Amino acid sequence: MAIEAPSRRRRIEDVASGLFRERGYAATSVRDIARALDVQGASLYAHVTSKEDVLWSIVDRAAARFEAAAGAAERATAADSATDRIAALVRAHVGVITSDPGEASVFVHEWRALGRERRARIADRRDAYERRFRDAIADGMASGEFALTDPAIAAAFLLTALNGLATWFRRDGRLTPDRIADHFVDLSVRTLAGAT
Amino acid sequence: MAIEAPSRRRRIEDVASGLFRERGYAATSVRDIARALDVQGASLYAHVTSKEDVLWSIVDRAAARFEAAAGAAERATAADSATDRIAALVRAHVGVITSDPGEASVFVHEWRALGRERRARIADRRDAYERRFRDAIADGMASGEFALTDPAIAAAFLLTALNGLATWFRRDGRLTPDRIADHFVDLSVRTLAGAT
DNA sequence: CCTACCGATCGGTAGG
DNA sequence: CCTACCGATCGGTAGG
Repeated sequence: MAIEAPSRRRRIEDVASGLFRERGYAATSVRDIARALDVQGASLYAHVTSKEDVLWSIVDRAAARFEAAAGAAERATAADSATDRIAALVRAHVGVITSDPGEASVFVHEWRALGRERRARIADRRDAYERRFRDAIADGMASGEFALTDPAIAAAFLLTALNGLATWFRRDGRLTPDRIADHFVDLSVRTLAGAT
Repeated sequence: MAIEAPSRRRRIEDVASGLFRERGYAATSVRDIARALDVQGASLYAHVTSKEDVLWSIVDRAAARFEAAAGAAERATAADSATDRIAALVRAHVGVITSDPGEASVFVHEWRALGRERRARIADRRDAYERRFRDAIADGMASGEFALTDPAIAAAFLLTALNGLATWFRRDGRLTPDRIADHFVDLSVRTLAGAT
């Protein structure tokens, strides 16, 4: 079975997320995106209704992928081990980033360019996502698995550390996505673990 | 002795770094900066030669502050404790961010908007700065203070975690800069520490 | 998917 | 620090 060709709309979004990652949304013009696809700027408007609409599609899909991966990670983990739960959440997060670093980077950095309403919706979803980490950290503190700390600070510390990967990851880099995930899981678990 | 009034040029840079932090460099117009200072857009050009020149001043000063703080932290720390050295580097880094989160945020996120030459110079300085962390991590691994890991990965992980503070820190937030520094030092040292 | 075009806004200059 | 203005570029539309 052949791999289905991505739709024109999807190819526009893929090219756009690469450019948005490199230069930022505001510094990327519609004509920059068109040039990368070898068409005229105005031609894109046969497929998209606005530049912000392209940004929204990328951000919304990235958010959905992070949510789905985290949900699956939590369902696959025993409820009684906060360490396992954090490890699974970290591995899922790293997987989403390395499978499409452009999309992930745009989600992390460019969602502020969205209009009021969409920005507010994404802020809520980001908060709900971060809550998974806060809750796992609080549970681990309660069970004695983790050192005592401020769960909100620790979750923000951890998540920004993970998100940094969206900036520096290169497919042709020194380490494979799996090896990077192993390192990130180790570092994350140690960040929280109590003295043994 | 009265506090010296900041120069007009400096006030422009301070307002600009706040706006660049909130919206990004590309999404902030010269007229946005002027409006925040209650003058006409063209009036700014009596004090600055270009928009990029303002960005450069902010980024260059931030870089110098990070470098000075890290240098002082290393000089004040015994050479034989990698743990103490990392703790001092982290505390210095957090101090630079909380003392001027706008400037720090622009340094972290907006340096890509600089022209080729300046961007390359900043990339070098960022690398030299990150090397302080890599070296301290490698020393701690060699002495047995730190768990075995990849120093480049661990340094990137740690520095992006620290830099996240530039995005979410608010002067009127729940925790004082000192308390945040305490948490960040604890989290950072645990991230690296070997099992006791 | 193209050519031709729109009004708005951009960074920046001239001249006072 | 202001008014007046510049050419270039922006996101987007009309009509084919």
